[in-house]
Amino acid sequence: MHSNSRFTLSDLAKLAGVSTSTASRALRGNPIIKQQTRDRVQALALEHNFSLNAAASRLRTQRTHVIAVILNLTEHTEQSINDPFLLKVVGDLNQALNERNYELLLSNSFMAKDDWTQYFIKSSRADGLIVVGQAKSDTKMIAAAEAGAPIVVWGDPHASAKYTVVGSENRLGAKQATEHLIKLGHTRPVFLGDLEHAEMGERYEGYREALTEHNIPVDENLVMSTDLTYQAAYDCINKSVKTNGLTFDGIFACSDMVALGAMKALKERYVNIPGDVAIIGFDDIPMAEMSHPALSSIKQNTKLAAEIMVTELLRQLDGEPGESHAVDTELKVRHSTDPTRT
Amino acid sequence: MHSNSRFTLSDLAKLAGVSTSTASRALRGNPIIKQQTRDRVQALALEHNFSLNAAASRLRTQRTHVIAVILNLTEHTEQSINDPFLLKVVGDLNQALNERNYELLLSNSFMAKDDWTQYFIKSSRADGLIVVGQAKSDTKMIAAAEAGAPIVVWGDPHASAKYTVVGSENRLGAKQATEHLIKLGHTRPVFLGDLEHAEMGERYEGYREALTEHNIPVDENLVMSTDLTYQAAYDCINKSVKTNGLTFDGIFACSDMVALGAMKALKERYVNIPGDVAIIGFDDIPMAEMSHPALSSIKQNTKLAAEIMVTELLRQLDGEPGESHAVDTELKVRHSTDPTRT
DNA sequence: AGACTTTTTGCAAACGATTGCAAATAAATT
DNA sequence: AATTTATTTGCAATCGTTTGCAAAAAGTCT
Repeated sequence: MHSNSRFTLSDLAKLAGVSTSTASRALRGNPIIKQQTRDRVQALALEHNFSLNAAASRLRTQRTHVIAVILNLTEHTEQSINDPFLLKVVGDLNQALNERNYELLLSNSFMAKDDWTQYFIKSSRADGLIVVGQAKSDTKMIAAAEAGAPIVVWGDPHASAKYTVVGSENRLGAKQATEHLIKLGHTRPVFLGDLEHAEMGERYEGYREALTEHNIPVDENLVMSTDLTYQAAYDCINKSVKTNGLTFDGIFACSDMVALGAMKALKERYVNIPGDVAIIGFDDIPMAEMSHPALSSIKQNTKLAAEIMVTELLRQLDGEPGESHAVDTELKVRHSTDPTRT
Repeated sequence: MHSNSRFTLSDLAKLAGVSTSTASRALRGNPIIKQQTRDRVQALALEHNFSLNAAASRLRTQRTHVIAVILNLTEHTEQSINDPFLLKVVGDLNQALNERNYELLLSNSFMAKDDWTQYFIKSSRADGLIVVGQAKSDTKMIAAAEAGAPIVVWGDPHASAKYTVVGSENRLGAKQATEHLIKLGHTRPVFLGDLEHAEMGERYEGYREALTEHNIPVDENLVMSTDLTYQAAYDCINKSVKTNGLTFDGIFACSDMVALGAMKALKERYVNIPGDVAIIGFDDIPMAEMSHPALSSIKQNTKLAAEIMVTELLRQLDGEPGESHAVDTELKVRHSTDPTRT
């Protein structure tokens, strides 16, 4: 039977027989307060399941201990909320933030007001911003960074550094993937993705690098552009095979969703995978190992990346300058490229 | 060049030549303020990109306009963060909340302090709770509800009503699925899932109902228990077929992840789907139509459900009593049960 | 015991919005 | 013109913490 009205710090203080100021300091473990008093107050707080009023505390300290995570989605495309990869990142961020005693306010670029700095930071809703997905335009991110908002973006870490970026070694990962195809004897691999997208552009570079290093000329006909969705990729490969026949013997897809779409199109035409065409994706979403054949992929280490993003952000909160980071990727070989695997 | 120090309501008021109280009321569109003044203040606010300090506002009004969404995960199981279904629900909730001008504070049962009411509500972090996943134990939910916290849970809507629950018509959906199998001539369908889980129990009931209504005796050997993960389901079906052979001609799986695991096990043994064994899942995650063969499923209308959950929660915030709701499911027929479909 | 440190506590002023109530202004009525 | 009524605004208290500074208590040293 809890008492109905709120149980405030001053109530707690009264119980402990000290002033609210002492109680406040005691709770925070301020060494200026005698150890004995600290213990007593903290015990009492625990016993009565007391917790500070966050609103009051935030007002007074001008710190919220909240980070806004903004899913940056492109207007019309459906990559969106359904992309398991983006959501995985959110999950990992949640974990990383909680471990540092921060909370996660979830938002997305459709919903959030335009001026992120004003809405989130200046209005004391959050202390900093983490943006997931660089998408195609980064004007809002630049604006936020220029207005002095602590901000970290998931994206291409080698892009211009107007703000702090954390992301995978996209170029190297793509190179790794393409080389994998080449080594298995697939000398005409398709690049399937969206070149306008910053991270995907990097992956394209990696693809080219791998080819040229192995003395394979880049055939522009094998560079296929598609939206980053399952359906778009399916349509793209479907159409290509229908009109031109099988002009390739491998596919490096910019994301697993895209790879799976391509795979479906091929399976419907009874193309043997990996015999006739080997496929490798990017992201290593859980679905990858469930598909049949299981999809090879380049794994992005989102857990590590999330931790780095949080570390970087907190550093900015302490006034230190931000620094971009690239996280290594890992090749996951499965049946879709190598028939000896499951 | 924004001014550095904070731009507060009283600054805005000064600009408009009124008192802060008038400015406050004007911003909120209070009709007690002359229309003309309201317009002027609002225009000025827009022009200077002003927004209220949330912390101060929350402290004063004791309302946060934030809802905490708690992912309720079971200790060891890996259903967890990776389950695309749970994350889809979060996405839909985010949308629904934002439309009503509420924000979403993401949390999960591992991270959140034990006393949800105290931590989220009494401490002014959020106005209400939405819990995703009833899991196996609901003590925390009951505690929160009894402490008077506004709370809505995603789960089995026909379960005991200590708190408001919104969820799918699990029994009917399962019945629909099982009947679908029966009508296609599969008279020995497996029930594959986890009976301890509230929602899954309901689905089991639906499975039984369908069988008995079609005069098919329930064979306990066909009721297989497994954790709700891809891997566990794979192992389960694998083992069953290995030790007992193909004792069934259909599978109703409690979730798509489970169905996909089962499907993989069967494909590896060259069982024809849907010829020898037809498979249908539950949830209709995006992956369902990507699998090969595409997976039939019972679609849960998460978008609608999310809207109902939010509506119910806001109603509770207005002091009205909560009411549980069941949302209809929809049968999605694909190739894994019907060879005439893609 | 008195003077001087050092430790430990409490007073009171913020933080920035909201709101009951009273005051000022304008409009309507006698 | 004086009074009443309706409209529009402002004063000042309040929400619950935190924190600079001063006061009180305890401990040291002549």
